[in-house]
Amino acid sequence: MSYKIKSRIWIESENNVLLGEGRVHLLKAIEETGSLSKAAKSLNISYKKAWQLIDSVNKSAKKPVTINSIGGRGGGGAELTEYGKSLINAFDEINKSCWTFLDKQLGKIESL
Amino acid sequence: MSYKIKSRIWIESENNVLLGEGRVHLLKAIEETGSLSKAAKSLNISYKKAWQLIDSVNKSAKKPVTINSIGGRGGGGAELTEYGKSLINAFDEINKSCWTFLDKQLGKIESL
DNA sequence: AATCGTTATATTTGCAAAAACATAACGGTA
DNA sequence: TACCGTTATGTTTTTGCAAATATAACGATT
Repeated sequence: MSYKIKSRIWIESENNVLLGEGRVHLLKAIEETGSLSKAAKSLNISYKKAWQLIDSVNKSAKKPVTINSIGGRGGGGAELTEYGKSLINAFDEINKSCWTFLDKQLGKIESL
Repeated sequence: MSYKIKSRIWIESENNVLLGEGRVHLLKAIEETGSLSKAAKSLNISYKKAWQLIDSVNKSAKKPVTINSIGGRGGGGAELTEYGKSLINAFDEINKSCWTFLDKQLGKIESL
């Protein structure tokens, strides 16, 4: 019976999307699993989609966000760089503070 | 060469979208033209899509946002209620303040 | 050199959302 | 009552995106 203000934020670089909620989820799953294919499985998305997202992230970021390795013991894997870790931390922090900011604005609509 | 934080906000009511940027554009065009069909033309969207949006807005809002009339001199028309006008004003105000809020957060990412 | 699980990439298939098209209903006015 | 531009709604077609499928390349380990 009451209104809610919802929001989505994302970071762009040169008009390309760098980071949004979906990409942050995927990066966190990579951090936990150590591989892109396992991360994709854990999020129920196809490996291809996951790869495209990570490829886009690394192409639009100033510095690498993940390090992907092919072959070798275990077939390879993917891991976050320090830059990648601090990027998702900053994103989460800003996103959360945006929610609380918007919550405070709700009264301006409820009172109409 | 630098990042940007972008955002979209919208208002929901009972898990239905009430107002977003697209719907606000449409409502403003109705206010200017006095009819839904003219508003749709001015935004280059089909009349059907415009009608569906306005129908959804009025169904999820607590009070009517537009008054639509069929037939008569000129065939009919659509106009905003006072509630509708104040709703889009509040939305615009909150949206703008959200942008300036996020602008202030950008340093947390640029400095990484 | 054979194996293995992974990254990387191309091609095809399916589906749902959007667009396009069509038509009915309405109610002042002349 | 015939007309007109609008609201309202159903049906068909198109199209863009997601999913599914297939396959190559890689490199440490045995």
